[in-house]
Amino acid sequence: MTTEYPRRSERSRSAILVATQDLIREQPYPKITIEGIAARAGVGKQTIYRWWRSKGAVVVDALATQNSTDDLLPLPDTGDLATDMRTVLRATVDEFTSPDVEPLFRALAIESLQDPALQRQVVDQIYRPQLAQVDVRFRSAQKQGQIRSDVDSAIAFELFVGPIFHRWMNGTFTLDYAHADTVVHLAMRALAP
Amino acid sequence: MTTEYPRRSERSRSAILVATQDLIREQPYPKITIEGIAARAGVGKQTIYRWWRSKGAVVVDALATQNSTDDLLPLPDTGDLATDMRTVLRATVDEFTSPDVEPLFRALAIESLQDPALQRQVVDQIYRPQLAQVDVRFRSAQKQGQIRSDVDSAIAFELFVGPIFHRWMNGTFTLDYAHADTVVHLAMRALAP
Amino acid sequence: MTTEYPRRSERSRSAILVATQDLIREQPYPKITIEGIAARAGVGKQTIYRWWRSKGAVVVDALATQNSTDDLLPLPDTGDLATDMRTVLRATVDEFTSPDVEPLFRALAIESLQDPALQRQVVDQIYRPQLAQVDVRFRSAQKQGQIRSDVDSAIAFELFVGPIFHRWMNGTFTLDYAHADTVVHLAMRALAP
Amino acid sequence: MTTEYPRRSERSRSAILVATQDLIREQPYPKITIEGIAARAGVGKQTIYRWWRSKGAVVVDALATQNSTDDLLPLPDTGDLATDMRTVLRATVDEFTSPDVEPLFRALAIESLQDPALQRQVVDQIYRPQLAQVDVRFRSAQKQGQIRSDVDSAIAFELFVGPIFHRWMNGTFTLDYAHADTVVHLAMRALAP
DNA sequence: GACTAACCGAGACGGTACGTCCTGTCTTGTC
DNA sequence: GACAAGACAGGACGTACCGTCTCGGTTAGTC
Repeated sequence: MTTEYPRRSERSRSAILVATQDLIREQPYPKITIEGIAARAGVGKQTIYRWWRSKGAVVVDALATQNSTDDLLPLPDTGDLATDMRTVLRATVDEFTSPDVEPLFRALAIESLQDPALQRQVVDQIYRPQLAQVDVRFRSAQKQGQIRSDVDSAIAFELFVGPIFHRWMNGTFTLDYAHADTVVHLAMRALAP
Repeated sequence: MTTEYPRRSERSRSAILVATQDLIREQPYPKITIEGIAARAGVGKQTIYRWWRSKGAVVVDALATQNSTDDLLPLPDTGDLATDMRTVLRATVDEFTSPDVEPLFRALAIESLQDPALQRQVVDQIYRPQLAQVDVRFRSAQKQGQIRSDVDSAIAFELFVGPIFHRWMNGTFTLDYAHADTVVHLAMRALAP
Repeated sequence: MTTEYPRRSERSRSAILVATQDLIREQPYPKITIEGIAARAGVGKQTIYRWWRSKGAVVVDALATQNSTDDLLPLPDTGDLATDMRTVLRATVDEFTSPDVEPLFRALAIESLQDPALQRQVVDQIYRPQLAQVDVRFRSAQKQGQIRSDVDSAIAFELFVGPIFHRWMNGTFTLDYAHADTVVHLAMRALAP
Repeated sequence: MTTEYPRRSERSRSAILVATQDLIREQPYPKITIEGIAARAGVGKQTIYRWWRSKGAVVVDALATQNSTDDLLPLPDTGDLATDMRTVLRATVDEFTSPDVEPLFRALAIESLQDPALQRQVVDQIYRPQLAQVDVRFRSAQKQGQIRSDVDSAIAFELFVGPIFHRWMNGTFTLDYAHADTVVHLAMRALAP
């Protein structure tokens, strides 16, 4: 029965995260400031600095909060990996397309490119858990002979996600379900036994 | 054949680009400032603002300049696409690993994530020309029956580059030749006729 | 009896005023900058802009501060107006001659010539109080029949101060006690009953 | 038959002076810049720097030019000094009141307070000639027994001009003919034999 | 009548200071 | 002791001018 943050105001904490999410959605990222977040949240600046190391840390928390509520990637298991990956990549396309979520991802990318510590945090808190789930699903598919057994889960996952991610980050071409399906189709061929 | 910048000082222009490249290599990107670049280049701030819209625009130019001198991606054609793509992806790994080039890519990514106009510029000036070359190589491979004909060059290219790019940007796993070879191997399977 | 500036740092305030006085004495006025004052005072620029509207406003405050400490013009009353005015004008000559005070007056003149609001402030905070004292002394002299009663105090005072001031501002001729005495002598003749 | 400025463009010279006068009248003095003058005169900056040492020097020239056309102070001689000085001081009040001339005087004062060399120039080119004329008039009045003979012309002149000048520069009270007449009346009493 | 030097407009250049904005720390008084 | 509020030292921003420096294009006076 530990009280981790004895007297931390939950009211302030969530106000800050909500304000951050809202601001990131409303305006270009370079315009977002700690002062702006504090003002929007009706909070003193010090309250932010007391609990987070930097603006990036707040952004990570803001995204983590949102994703935990949305229960990120339940990773379906219909028995057919292609079908499941189609579902997953389509959801990813939805996120990269949504005006609600995409700006948060963008903010996260910007911050983690600038701060190695933050990047590690993002990988540990967001990417690894996701990969762990995927790993489970891939092993089950391997057992069923749907994909080869000599390919690492991480690489296999990147084969699906990499092309989508590249397209999003560079804004080279449109992201839609058709594209997601094509990528799944090709990746499945690559992994075919 | 008009003089595009009637009286622009070439001396200043190149001093600014070199200073930018040097600074990006020497210190974390968030510490780089226009004032710092101006001071390092021995140039007035106004001279930067006169010819570039933002720090990001200078960074794009700095990278473009370096790449044009290095003559980016000669795209080999040995007759075997797998061999050629292995060469290309290994070179890409080299760049993402080099302390000389990687920081520039990182800076470019940060800036283009923050400024849509800049992103478009990066795509047009850096990505598209590269893709055009790749397209030619892929078509020739298609004619020789090395890969399927019903896959778009852009998607095919992303299949190779996407996984590498994802790994670099998120810093999830190490980037080396072995990994590049694996990706090529898998992508070639995906594209096999 | 409220606290007018709730949390203003007295340390910064006086450091700024002292730095301003020092700088004005040390170098020609056009070389004095807000940045220079801030640096000398060990203060952020914003702290100056927070409490003063312009460099001129700081200068006015700097002079006012100095004069209030020096207790400007005690205005003697020996019973003989000529004697007293001689004392006053000699003191004025001292100020216009002193390397410590003259530069401040000069700075003040420059600023108030450029900014009507500042000029009003100078008149209200510096000139009027001085004139009020003089007015009292003149009335007492009038009761004693030393000067005419039909001359306004303001005009009478200008008769003494004007010639000195004109000579100082235009740098036409030397300022010394002999000159001050001559002016007093003539002005007293002008005001004789 | 010397050509003082062999190839100087009279067109540019007068355009610069006119532009300076116009700008000084149209806007607060601190807003006036060399670049602004050059642009208004349709002239290159270098043309200004070629012929004048500073903005102040241009201002002096601009005023001198205007005053020479207006034929500054013809100094009347009706035989009665009081009458003549009344005329002169009323004209001075007119100048200190005129929206056409006052701003130039103000500009001149600002500049000469900041630059000793300029101040000397103003005294030599503008004040001394004026004083010379006054000296002649005073001597003639002395001969006629209208004023004392033991008072220096310079001091006598300051007795008239000082109070007016002080009032103008400090903006303490209104300047009008009545005031000018009062000053003349008092100064004449001071100088009476 | 062609030559040639200085002057001209234009404006880029290396700088300096401006006044604003934000950072991360600190201080004050409230709950 | 956490909190809202906000002053503080510091530092970068993007802008405005400074005074110097080319750049071509007149424009006089000379040969």
